[in-house]
Amino acid sequence: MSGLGLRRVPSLSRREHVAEILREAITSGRLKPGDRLVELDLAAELGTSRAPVREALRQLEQEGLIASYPYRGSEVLGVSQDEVEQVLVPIRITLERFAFGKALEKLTDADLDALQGLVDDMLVAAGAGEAERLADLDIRFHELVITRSEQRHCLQMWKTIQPRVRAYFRRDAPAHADPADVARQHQELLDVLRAGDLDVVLDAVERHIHIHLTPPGAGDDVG
Amino acid sequence: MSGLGLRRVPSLSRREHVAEILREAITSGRLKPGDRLVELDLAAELGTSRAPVREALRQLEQEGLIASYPYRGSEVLGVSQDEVEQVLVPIRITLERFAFGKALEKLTDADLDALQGLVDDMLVAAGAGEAERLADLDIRFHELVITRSEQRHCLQMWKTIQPRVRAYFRRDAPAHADPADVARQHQELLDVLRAGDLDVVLDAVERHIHIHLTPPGAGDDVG
DNA sequence: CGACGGCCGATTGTCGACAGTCGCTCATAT
DNA sequence: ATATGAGCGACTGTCGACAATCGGCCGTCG
Repeated sequence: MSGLGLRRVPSLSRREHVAEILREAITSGRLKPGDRLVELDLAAELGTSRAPVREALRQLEQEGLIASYPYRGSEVLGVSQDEVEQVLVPIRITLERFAFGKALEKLTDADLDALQGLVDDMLVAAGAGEAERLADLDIRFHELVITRSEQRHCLQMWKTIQPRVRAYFRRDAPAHADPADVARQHQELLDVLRAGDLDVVLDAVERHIHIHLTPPGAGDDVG
Repeated sequence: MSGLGLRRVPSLSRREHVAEILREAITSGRLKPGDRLVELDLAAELGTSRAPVREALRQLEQEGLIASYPYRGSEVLGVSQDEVEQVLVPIRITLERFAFGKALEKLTDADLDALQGLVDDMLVAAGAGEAERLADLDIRFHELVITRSEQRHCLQMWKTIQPRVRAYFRRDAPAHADPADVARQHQELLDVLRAGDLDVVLDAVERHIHIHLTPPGAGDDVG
């Protein structure tokens, strides 16, 4: 009962809690590629038994953040630039084109207001130089739209891909885009959603995600 | 003891065993969308405890074959045509383009011979009208190449996507392509791999996978 | 007669203990 | 010195039991 604290479990199962904590530890870089993950140690540190820890580890393995070998434990994995550029980003484009298209008809005024709120917060975060908060808002923007698409699998796959993308940009990729630009781009995306033209939306989504890798030093933050 | 180069007899863990059985039951249609999966029943039926069953269920959940709700159990899911055409197949194309490209330089003569063997078997299976066997060979062909790409995540994601694609074509999609055509197409793919021109390979992969959904009655079998 | 609220069975979430496997160390033999 | 292999820890894989939660049943009350 120290370090990474786990207190109550109101609505989040211990398994999800553990997964969340480890995901954060890995994507932030506090746990580095090659680090070993010992179930009993994690369980003790998080104040649970091994069962939830094991299930969380399996989840992270599915997400590609760690690898585990029978009877020999788990270790944190790195993410290669090749994989991000040629696999993860194209998959994200596929998923989000589909999801944004499905969501277009379903977004309520309240949803659009919520998205606008996120973009406004992005501007604040950008101004204050709060990169982490900016990245969180970025993720929440996309996740909200995908959720509204009501495509269960799509959201699930997105959540599976996302942590690895974020781990890359947060940990392995040095350069980042101009924070103000991130906010501006999401404003554009939101404006296009408001306009409601499907083809325009799909195109905007593709360019928005693609832009992560285009220019010189490669990506900005996630999203 | 026996010859050299003996292969490990992994005697896969109970968890993998359970996952395999359930995956087969679901993709074959023996378990239908909406069917409930009770951990204790499955454990009893498979002669294990609930722990491996739970981990297997989580895996199937990640693969999108089932959904589970806290304290309320799991149920088998269906796969929509929209999702297959707009999400799963494009993702497969992304994954396989990447993997085939990476594998191109690494395929040995032995690998190419093995692939030719699979194609030959496809012809036999097609002639004998053994659709299941044909689909298995199809999967093994693709999986072998992706394995040779040595892209761990890529193979893993492919294995995650694949069962749902197969479930769709095996269970939800009525029409199938001409079996002989499946064999012929893989022969073409193999010939292109032998030729070794990257751009030609990438293009062939894309067309090969895409062809599942193009023409008249939609898809053939998987792969 | 219908709404409310507590009981009950069914099933999942979690735990602690035991068994199996792996890699390493170190004595032993060559 | 090198190779061999038994022994030893350190973990993971699996199990059976217990606790928590959900949904429906049923009696009660308005």
